[in-house]
Amino acid sequence: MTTPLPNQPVRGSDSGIPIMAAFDLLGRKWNMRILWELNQQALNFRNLQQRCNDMSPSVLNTRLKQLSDAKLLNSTPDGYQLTALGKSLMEKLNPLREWAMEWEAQISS
Amino acid sequence: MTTPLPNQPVRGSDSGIPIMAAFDLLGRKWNMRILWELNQQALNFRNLQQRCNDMSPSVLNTRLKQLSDAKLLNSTPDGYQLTALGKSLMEKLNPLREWAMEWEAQISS
DNA sequence: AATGTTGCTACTAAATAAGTAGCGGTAATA
DNA sequence: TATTACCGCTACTTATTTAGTAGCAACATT
Repeated sequence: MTTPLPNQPVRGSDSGIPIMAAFDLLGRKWNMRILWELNQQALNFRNLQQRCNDMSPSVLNTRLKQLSDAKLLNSTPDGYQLTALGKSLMEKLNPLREWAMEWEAQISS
Repeated sequence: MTTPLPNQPVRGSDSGIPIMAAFDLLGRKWNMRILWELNQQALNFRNLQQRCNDMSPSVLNTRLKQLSDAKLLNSTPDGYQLTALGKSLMEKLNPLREWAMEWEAQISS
């Protein structure tokens, strides 16, 4: 699997539009969850795995590589942690979190 | 496949956190693209398929069902179109689009 | 020297997506 | 009427992605 990056054609689109690449990357199973967990605190491989419902190490490993390629996280002596870019992404997602709650309200009614 | 909805466990997470469900749904291949295209204009099945790089009808069909279940779009005599909820989602994604452009700049440098 | 923890690889199995053919319906056209 | 064309799809096979399990090699601790 190639890592979805914003300057190249993307799964589900050859438009190369950056947000499409973002959604391709973020939508890949576990990627959001990993960023979410690392936004709380740096974690080493096995702790991160535990927090992510004991996801399989093979998948975790490929995800970590993709997210590193995308410069959203990196590996440090303290464990994996978000880059500035990764942190800024998590901030931008706040409006989406609000939307999701509204969505929940409408779905369950 | 079950449709990811915000009030139930989610692919990649059993937290039930709405935003996780949102990302699970939106991240599924083609879903973002479909919403994107329908945000521009209502389209019938075959036109939508064409716009989405001639994606396979089987996948398109399952996507349309999921997105309908999620109340983000519905089928009308004029073709498929976004619900108010779907439109509001697209608006909330604007900050993310900006982020993605910044991301692109950093990746390609 | 034995035991435990680390990050990870190698492998198989299951789930999801892609791709292709074409059906049964409606509608306009000859 | 019969032909042609478009419509939303379904049925099917193949390819790609994700899940799951076992365990290795490196380092630390006891």
